[in-house]
Amino acid sequence: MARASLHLSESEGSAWSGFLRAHALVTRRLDADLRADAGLALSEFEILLHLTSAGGERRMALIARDLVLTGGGVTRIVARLEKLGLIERRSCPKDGRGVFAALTSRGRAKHLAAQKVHLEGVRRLFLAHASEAELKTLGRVFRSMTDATEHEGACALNPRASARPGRNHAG
Amino acid sequence: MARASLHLSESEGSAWSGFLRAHALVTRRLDADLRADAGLALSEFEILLHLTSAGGERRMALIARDLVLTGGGVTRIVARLEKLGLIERRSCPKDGRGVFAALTSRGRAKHLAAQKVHLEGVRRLFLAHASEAELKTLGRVFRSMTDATEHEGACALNPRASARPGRNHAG
DNA sequence: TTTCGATTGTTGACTCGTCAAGCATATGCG
DNA sequence: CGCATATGCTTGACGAGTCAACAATCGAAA
Repeated sequence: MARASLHLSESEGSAWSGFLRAHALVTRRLDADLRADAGLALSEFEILLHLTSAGGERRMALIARDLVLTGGGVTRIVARLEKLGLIERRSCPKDGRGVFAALTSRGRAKHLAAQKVHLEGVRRLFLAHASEAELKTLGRVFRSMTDATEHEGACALNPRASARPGRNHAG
Repeated sequence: MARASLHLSESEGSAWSGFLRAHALVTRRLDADLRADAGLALSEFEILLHLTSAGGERRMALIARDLVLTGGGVTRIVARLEKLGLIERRSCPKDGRGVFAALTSRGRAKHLAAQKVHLEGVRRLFLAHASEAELKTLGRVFRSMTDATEHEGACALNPRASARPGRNHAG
C-alpha cells in the first residue's frame, strides 16, 4: 500500500471535479426549467415519476431508499404534493405502520405534462453529451458505485443500523 | 424531429438515474467521513482545497463560479471557515469591491489533514469503480456537459444576465 | 466630471431536507 | 402471553445554501 499519493492524476481529478460540477449545473438547470414550465421542483417531479413507474403507488420507505432521501424528507415532499392534490396517502392494510403514497388522476396528468419538460431537459443537458457506448459506460460505472456505497455499513438512510463498526479503511 | 419519445432507453435511463443516485450516495458518505474524521463539511473542505490549488487566496466571485455556488453561499461558507480560523478575508487593493478569501496557516494544516480523508474517500467511493479508460470517458463527457450548460444563457450563477431569451427548445 | 449601468459582496427572509425524538405497530424469544 | 427490540412514519429544531434587495465600487460614455 505505497500508493497513498497526496494528489490525483489529471484524469482522476477531472473525472471527480467534473462529476461534481456536472451534477450541480445539470440539476440546477433542470430544476429551474421544471419550475418555470411545469410548476414543479425536480425533487417533486422525481417522486411523481417514481410512483408512475411503480404502477401508481409505493410505500414511503421504499421511495426514500430509491431516491436516496431520508424518511423525513419523503414525508415532507409528499406532504407538498398532497397539498397540490397530486398525491394521496393511503394506509397499508397489511402493515399498520405503513403508508402508501398514491398518484391521483391530477397527479398522473401533471406527471405527463411535466415529463415532456423533464425529458427535453435530460436529453439536452445530459444525454446529448455522450454516445451510446459512453452511456453504457456511465451506467456501468455508476451502478458499481451505488452498489458498493449502499452496502457499505451504516448509511445515512439506515441510521439505526449498527453504529459504523468499521468503514474498512484500506489498511 | 420525430424522436420525441416519451421515455428513455434502458441505457439512457440507467445512466441518468445512476448519475443522480451515485452523486447522492457518494457525496453523502464522503461528507459524513469528512465530518467524522476531520470535522469539516464537504463544502467547506472543497473551498480549502480550491484555495490551496489556487495558491492560497482567491476572489469570492471566482470561488462561486468554480464551485457552482451563489455569491451568498460563498459568503456564508467562508464566514464559517473564518470563524474556525482557517481562512481570513482580505480586501482587494486593485478593486474596492473585491474580497479575497485567503488560507491561514491553520487553514493549510487543516487542509493537509483533511486531504488524507478526502482522497481516501474519493478513491474508495468513486475512482475505484472505473478503469483509467473509463475515467477519461467520464472526464470528457462531464466536460462537455458543463461547458454546454455553463454557457447556456442565464444560469443561476448569473441571475442578472439577459432574462433567458430562449433555451433553444429543439424546435 | 457627471452619470448610468454593470459587478462585487453581504444580509434578511425563505425553502428544502436532515437529524433526532417520539409514537405506533410488528416481530421474535422467554 | 409479555417483554424487548426493530421498523415506519411524523414532527420540532436546525443547518445549509438560495433568492432578492441593498450598498459600495468600478468603468465607460457623454
